[in-house]
Amino acid sequence: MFAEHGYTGTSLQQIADAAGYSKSSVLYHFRSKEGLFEEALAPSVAELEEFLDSIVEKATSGDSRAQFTADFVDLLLDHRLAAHIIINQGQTLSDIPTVDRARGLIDRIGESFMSGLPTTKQRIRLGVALAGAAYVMVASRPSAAEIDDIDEVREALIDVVGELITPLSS
Amino acid sequence: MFAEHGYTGTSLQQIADAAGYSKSSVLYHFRSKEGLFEEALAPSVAELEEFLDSIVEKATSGDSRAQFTADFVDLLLDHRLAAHIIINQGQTLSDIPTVDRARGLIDRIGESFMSGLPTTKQRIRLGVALAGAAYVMVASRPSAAEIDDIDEVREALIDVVGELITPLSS
DNA sequence: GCAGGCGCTGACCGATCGGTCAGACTACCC
DNA sequence: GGGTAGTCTGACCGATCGGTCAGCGCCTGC
Repeated sequence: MFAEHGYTGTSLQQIADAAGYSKSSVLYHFRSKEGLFEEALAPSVAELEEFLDSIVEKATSGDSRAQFTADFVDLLLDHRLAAHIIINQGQTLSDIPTVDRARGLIDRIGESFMSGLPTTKQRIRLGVALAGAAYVMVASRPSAAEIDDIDEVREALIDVVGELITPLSS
Repeated sequence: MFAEHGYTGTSLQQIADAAGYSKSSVLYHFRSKEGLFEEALAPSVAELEEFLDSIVEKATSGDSRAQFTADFVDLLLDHRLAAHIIINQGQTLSDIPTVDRARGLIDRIGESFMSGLPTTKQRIRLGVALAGAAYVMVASRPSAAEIDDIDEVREALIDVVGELITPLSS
């Protein structure tokens, strides 16, 4: 619901109704709206962090870039709602700790691929790849019937993301 | 403000305060919050529509694709706030006519570049190009100091967008 | 000089926001 | 059977939401 209608556009009442409980019950299980939001986001952010740690290990080996691309696309697909929220609503929600942490992690992705000072062109390519992939995953028009051809989407994403980030090393 | 904090995240009171007027005065000039939002978005959407009409004319000539890319990136840069809103908040605001119209126009861009049934890969590439470009324009971290190197950003965007959409015709 | 319209405002409206709290209900342990 | 802990809820809170309205001052045309 946060991904679909935005954080501010989703009320606790709507969440409670969708869950079949009262608003009070929602606030019994979660300390606040922001707390609920953070708990919903935390697992995805944690996995992203874990992913990044494993990246720096493999960064030395040469052919790891193709593997990285596939892993990264899979991570995005697994956590596409969280990715959508962080990418699209990230700057809006910059005062929420978990979101800030996630945005910091995304910055780390950039750093790990750009030795020294990144050029504008490099930053643009990486930004287009990340944001574009995140957008395409969730905002692709038929929000329902996208699960069928998910393998096709995965393949296309790996292709285009790989194309966009590969020249970064040169 | 709508681009920065989202439509639902921006109140009429905040708008009035930023403008140095009272909330009543804002609602004197605009019939409602949604009316203000639509009026703010309308010029950009109209220009996008105009751009699309000129595209189909030039579609016959061969080397128009490079020109299209440059023109399109310029259009995005000129209307980057509106583009950011439509791309990032489009699905959230799907009941607002102007937004719906804009999303329809974006679909037309896709159609004009894909004869017959578009493949998933083509759709993905176009989506990544559009969404990625729109994101990178506005959400690039230092929201203030991005105006200096705007030519550099423009160049990089033309490059990457051109690369993403060019193979679509083949 | 005065009548009328325009820009603007504070007071106010009902609805909804996120959040608190006392109590009801159930289930389990002694 | 009598506490006790956990779950859930309706009533309620102050604040804020988008929006209405009567009326204010001011400028302009006659």
